[in-house]
Amino acid sequence: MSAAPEPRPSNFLRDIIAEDVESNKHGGRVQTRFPPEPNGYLHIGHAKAICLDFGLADEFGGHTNLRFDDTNPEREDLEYVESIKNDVNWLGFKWDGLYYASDYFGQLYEWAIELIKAGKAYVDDLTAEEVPKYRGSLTEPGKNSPYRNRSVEENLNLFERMRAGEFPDGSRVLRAKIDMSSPNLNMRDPVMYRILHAEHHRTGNTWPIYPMYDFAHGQSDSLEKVTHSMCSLEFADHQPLYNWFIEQLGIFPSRQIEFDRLSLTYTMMSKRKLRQLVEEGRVNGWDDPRMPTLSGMRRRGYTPEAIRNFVKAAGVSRTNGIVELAMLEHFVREDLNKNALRVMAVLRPLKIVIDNYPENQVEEMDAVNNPEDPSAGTRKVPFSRVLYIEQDDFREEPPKGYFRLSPGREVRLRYGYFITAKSVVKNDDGEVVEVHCTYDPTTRGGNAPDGRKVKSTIHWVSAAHAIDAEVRVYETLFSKENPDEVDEGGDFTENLNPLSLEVIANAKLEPSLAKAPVGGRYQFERLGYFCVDPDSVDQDSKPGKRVFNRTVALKDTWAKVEKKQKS
RNA sequence: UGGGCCGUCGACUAAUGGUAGGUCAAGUGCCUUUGGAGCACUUUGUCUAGGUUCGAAUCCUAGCGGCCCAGCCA
Repeated sequence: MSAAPEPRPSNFLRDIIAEDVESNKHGGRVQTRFPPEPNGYLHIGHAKAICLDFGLADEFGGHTNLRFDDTNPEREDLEYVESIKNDVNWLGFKWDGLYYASDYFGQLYEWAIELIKAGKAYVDDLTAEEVPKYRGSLTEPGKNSPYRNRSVEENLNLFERMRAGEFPDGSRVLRAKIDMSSPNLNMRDPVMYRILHAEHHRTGNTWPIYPMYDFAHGQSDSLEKVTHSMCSLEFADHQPLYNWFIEQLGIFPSRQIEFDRLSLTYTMMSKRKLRQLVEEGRVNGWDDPRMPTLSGMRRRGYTPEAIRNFVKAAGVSRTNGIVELAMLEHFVREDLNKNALRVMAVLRPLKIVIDNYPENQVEEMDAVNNPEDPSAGTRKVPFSRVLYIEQDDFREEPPKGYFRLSPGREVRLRYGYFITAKSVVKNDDGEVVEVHCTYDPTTRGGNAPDGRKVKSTIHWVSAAHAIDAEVRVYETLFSKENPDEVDEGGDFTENLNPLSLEVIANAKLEPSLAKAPVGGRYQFERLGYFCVDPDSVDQDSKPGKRVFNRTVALKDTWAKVEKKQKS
């Protein structure tokens, strides 16, 4: 038997790494890192970086560190580092080393002094307002700061006093002496250190000065002997600076490689704006199931496997594309279809009375737990005279192409009997509140001995045995493909979808769900995938009451047909 | 109008000078005790104009279009 054709390395990152391994660069060693700033929760965009950093290293027998880029104490918090660790683990990855940029503050400080001594860095007294003026513009070169040519001794003295905490915030900075006329703004004497009398979540008050990203990231990579430092495209302009510090310091030459961020339709990926949604109460926290955060998706019922498959399928390049949300949902359905247990649940109950079914009889019907997985077995579902079906599954006047229950029409109750609608009971508003049916006792289990067919099978629950549940049905958080697309002077919050959350308070579930664990994922037959929300544990006052989140709806061909008929 | 990066089906992504392929979406049919799933089939693409070459999505030139950069954020 011949082996399957060798799959070609399928993206440019893998090609670069494969080439380096091939040429025995760094002895064939591969070391990567995932470097989040702990200033928010991880989102699906980070999942791409995580899959790349960990996945590629793993493919080449390499290692991956988790490193917190905690150089700005004002926005960072321990809550975020804990959530990040949790999310990386949940996604299915294990880091080799766990580091913090703040671990390197001492070393970074020494390196800054080294650069000062070499005449490559200087203390600048320009104010925060003056610095940008001296920097020039996109089209005009900058000009040197009047403090640029201070002596090494003066710079050393000033920098040591900065470190000692003698100066107020913002009064001075340490800058690299490079080239104020460089076409790359990042090379116009970039700031290396700023004065910040702020308490750091790990180093406390030991440092009144903090290194900037550019003076911390490359060196941190270098200290960890990172061979391939992958980051997103907007850092491409920083690469010359990344290399400059490494070269001036003569340290391990980590290499930065940029790739495109993941963008999704109907999804906001800016951490700043996500934080705004949380702080303004537009959503119920970072883990609101409508959020694109990993914690939100976890709560929504997305699986790590589905997210990984999606990220892999979406691929990586250097273009600025937007992936359709439908693609993510496809991989969520694909995974859940294989693994989620099937159950029957009625979201909007309509009472059905089977007039010719014995009053006090209860039958236990056999139901398949997962048609995709015979090993999942079967379960018993109670059947009785009074049932609930979905309101959508009955129409007094059925439109063309409608196969479900309507007066005189016979349909199959899943795992039950064939029933025929006979009459309806209406309320004062003329709404159908009860449907009276008859059943054919010879069709138990769903087959007619005479071989007659029905066009539709609908789900149901026994009214006497059903348990109550609250079901939260989600739509996209934003009603525009691009949430940032707003009119002049507008704000992205205008694009928030007012229908993104619908709470159904009185859904009816088959009794087996009474013991569904928090986080448990199910397919409600014909409706979609749902999972048990953590809020269910607060239901002590109402034993058996559950809260479910709709993860994603099933593909609905009838809905599509109906929509088309309307238009 | 400085510099950097990038333009392949509706979306994402392969093809590394030699058959433009895959996934999602869309559509058609089959099947079905979920109008689910599955199976089969179909539609649509190399930004434009030149050039090099036996041969160009790929290399060159010019244009056009998009994204990023002027934080003491990352």
